[in-house]
Amino acid sequence: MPAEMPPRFQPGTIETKWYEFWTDHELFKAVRDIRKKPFSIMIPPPNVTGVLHMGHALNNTLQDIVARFKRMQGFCVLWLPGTDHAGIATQAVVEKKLLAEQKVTRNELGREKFLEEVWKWKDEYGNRILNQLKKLGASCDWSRTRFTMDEGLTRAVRESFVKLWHKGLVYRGYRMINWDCKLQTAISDDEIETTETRGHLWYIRYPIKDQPEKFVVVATTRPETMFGDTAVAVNPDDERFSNLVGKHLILPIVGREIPVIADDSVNPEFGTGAVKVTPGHDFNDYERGQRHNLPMINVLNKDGTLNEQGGKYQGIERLKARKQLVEELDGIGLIERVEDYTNNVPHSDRSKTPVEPLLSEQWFVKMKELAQPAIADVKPDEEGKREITFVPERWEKVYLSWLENVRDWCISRQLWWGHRIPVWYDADGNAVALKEDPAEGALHPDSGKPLVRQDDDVLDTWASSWLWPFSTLGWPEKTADLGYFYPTHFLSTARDIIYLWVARMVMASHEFMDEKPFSTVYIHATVLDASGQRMSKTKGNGIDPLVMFEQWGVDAVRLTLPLLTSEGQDIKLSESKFEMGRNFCNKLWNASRFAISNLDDFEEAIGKLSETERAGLNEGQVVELEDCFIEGRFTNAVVDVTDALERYKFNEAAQAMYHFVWDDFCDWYLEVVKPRLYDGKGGERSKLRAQTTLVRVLDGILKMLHPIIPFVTEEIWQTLRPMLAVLRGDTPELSLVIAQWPKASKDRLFEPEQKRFAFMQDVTRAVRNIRAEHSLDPKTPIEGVLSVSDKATLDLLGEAERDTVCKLAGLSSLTVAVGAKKPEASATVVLGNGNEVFVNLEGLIDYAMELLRLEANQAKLTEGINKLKRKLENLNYVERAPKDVVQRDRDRVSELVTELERIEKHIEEVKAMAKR
RNA sequence: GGACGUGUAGCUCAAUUGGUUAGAGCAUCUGCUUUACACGCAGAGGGUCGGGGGUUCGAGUCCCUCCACGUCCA
Repeated sequence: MPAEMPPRFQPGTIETKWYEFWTDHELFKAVRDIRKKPFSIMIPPPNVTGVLHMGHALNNTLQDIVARFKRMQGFCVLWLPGTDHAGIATQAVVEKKLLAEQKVTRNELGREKFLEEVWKWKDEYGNRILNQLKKLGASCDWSRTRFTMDEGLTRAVRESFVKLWHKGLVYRGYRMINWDCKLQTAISDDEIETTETRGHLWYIRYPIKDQPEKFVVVATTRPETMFGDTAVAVNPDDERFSNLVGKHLILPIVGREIPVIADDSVNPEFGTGAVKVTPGHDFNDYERGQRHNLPMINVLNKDGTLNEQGGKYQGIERLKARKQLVEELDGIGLIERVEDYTNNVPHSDRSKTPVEPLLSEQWFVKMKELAQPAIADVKPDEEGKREITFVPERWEKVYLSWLENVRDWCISRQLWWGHRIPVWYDADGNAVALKEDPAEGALHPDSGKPLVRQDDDVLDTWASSWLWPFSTLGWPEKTADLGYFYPTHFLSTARDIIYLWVARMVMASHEFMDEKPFSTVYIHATVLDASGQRMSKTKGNGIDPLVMFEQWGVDAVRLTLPLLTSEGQDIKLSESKFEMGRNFCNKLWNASRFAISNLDDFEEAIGKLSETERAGLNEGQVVELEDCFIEGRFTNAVVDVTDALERYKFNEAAQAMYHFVWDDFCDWYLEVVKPRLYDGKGGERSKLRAQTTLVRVLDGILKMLHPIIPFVTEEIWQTLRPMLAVLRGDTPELSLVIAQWPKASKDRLFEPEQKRFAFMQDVTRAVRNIRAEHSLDPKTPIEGVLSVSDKATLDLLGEAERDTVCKLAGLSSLTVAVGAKKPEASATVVLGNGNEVFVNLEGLIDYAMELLRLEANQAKLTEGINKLKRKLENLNYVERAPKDVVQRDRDRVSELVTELERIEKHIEEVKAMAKR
């Protein structure tokens, strides 16, 4: 027993040990090799402020599985890591820190000083999440780590902006945008989430001009915007108001005269049927305003307080102003009534505060044109083929529906942290976009006037991350990396950034690279808590992967997640689920511990062989049934796992490995092989063949498991490595990371042997069942009799296999014969095919129990037979169903009937015996 | 309102193109300090596949409808 292998797998220290080993030897480094096929994955760059959460853990485990799998298959794998600068989030973090530590605001510090502080922060904390990915075991090429604000990527952003500018695809406009009052920046349509919010619907009386005692009542959820009202609208078909259209109302408090207009867009069912029109603060009203040439009045300051248009409410925050205004209106009798009202209020994804539609000058990207090739890539052609495939497929619908209804993208942000918009203005405000900062005194190329200032705003972070797949490889330079690794192959990401990121990357790739950025988009499951709710900081229901690593081991976490991830289904996760992964790792550990501890004399024994004999063993020559069985089952497992991983069915792959290792290898093979290892069963040569099979199969298992559980497999494999060297007669690879993925060849399925083994399993299980149901002490020696129907079946079990059955089922002897006689006081299992297992229970038998067993069996069989018989009595079925299906049922029914007859015979015999 | 998804054992989930008696893990029950592992071994119980209708020789699987839940979009 190797002293270094304790009886329980202890994950802790080996994780850092092997990770350092891998990186010290640069095993994750993607070295371009013309003889190899490239396989590239671009990590979805986490926010530089980010901390690893379960979603990251899942997503990056899956990417790592793919990366490690492909690497072992012989691809030149590049998994490129990095972070994005997360404009809003990072700026907010640093502002908060400065305020807390230095009591200074960003404006007090000034732009330049503040940015210095942000860079300082980035240098100090920016690698946190990348280090956490290393803990996870991520096999990224760290030498290629990129950051969206680094020099190269900044150049890429400029290049792309200037190119779009020249094509007229980026433009500046005074438009209605979404304004985040807390962060004081514009945000794009895709950064809004509508939240059902409980509020009120206020019915406000707007007096009719020259008829001060008469009113039009309008209903609104946002009374404070009335300072910007420039009309009241009704539906043209609404007879209640037909005589009012064209007349004027007096806007309360303000006193402004506003017209009553008719517009189709007004829903007569809502409120009173008359709505106030505030073109400066509502997307619908903006359009109404344009149709009717209404003035647009802005009533808000950037910070969400009312401006001078609000009169005495100037400077008061919008929600406070709302309250006070309603009180005032009520005081002068202009509130008719108030209803409770729940509506969808747009909130900023970032600050979670209500977003205000606001008119402002911003930069936009025209999207319609860019969207076309991105649509074409994903839409199936006539043959159903696609350039880019979504896995699971249904997400392509989400992607397409967004692109087909895409709106222009507001890319300017009123922030300091980010790529400053590369546009300069002359004194007249003429703009020009430039790749390089202009020299002092440079002139505007068109106006010829000196450029006096740069645009103050920065770009949306997505305007740099949409270039990620190629900017990280050196674009706009035509680098060798781009030539070799691009387009990339696999992208794994969360569904909520299909629009924000995935679609935009495809657009950008076509625009700037003239091809697609990747061929497969894998949308991973969402990790939910045990009750099915999204994990979130505010709810506090998150499970911290780093704590889980500590508690269960990284491998346990890495295995559990894919075990739970069936295609496209979300994961309901609780901490105890990781037990599954931990238990498996421990099982593997102990199986390996057992195997390795039985290899003490392996080297010596191999040394005595001729070179041919050694080579034969190394190639997997097998004699014993169980060796054939496990080699065959292993081949099956390799086929299944390889196929599953190639189709990105992580759950299938994990399940297949799990069951092969646990059921076939541990529960059966190891148990069967024990006597050969330490009881000398079969002699020296047999022992050596068993050891060889152990080494070969364990080696294969560790390779197959390595992509999912890299640490424990490497730890074991390095212990096994010397034996492997002895067997192979060469120097094995330095590490599993670069070992070769197991090959499955059809001539190593051992199907006849698998069948024989299965028969042996059936006999064993039959005896075990009898033993357990008769509550026999495991030590009580009992005799078994196996009655088989013919010579062929008799030959299925050789002497060695009979011994095995005895050992595994605790039999003192097993007699096998065609039509063997049943001992008088015995318990029976009918196996089918005319084979029966008897266990002689002379003096031990509980007839009542035995009767119960047999009758339960009888009932089951009867039910099955009846079902089948009903089917076969149906002429339509017999005539129309495929012949082989019908034949199978016929065979089955006669089989079951035979079994039933035998059971019934035994029932009679037991009854007779019981009477004696 | 629209789109998509989900509903199978107490719980979490599987089940190829429709075709043997619907399978795992956890939990439960019964044994077991068997010299790899109690994070284990052996054995067992547990399901009218959300309801209804239809297509079919045959439906967990296809179609319609209803119910419940979830996500996204408006």
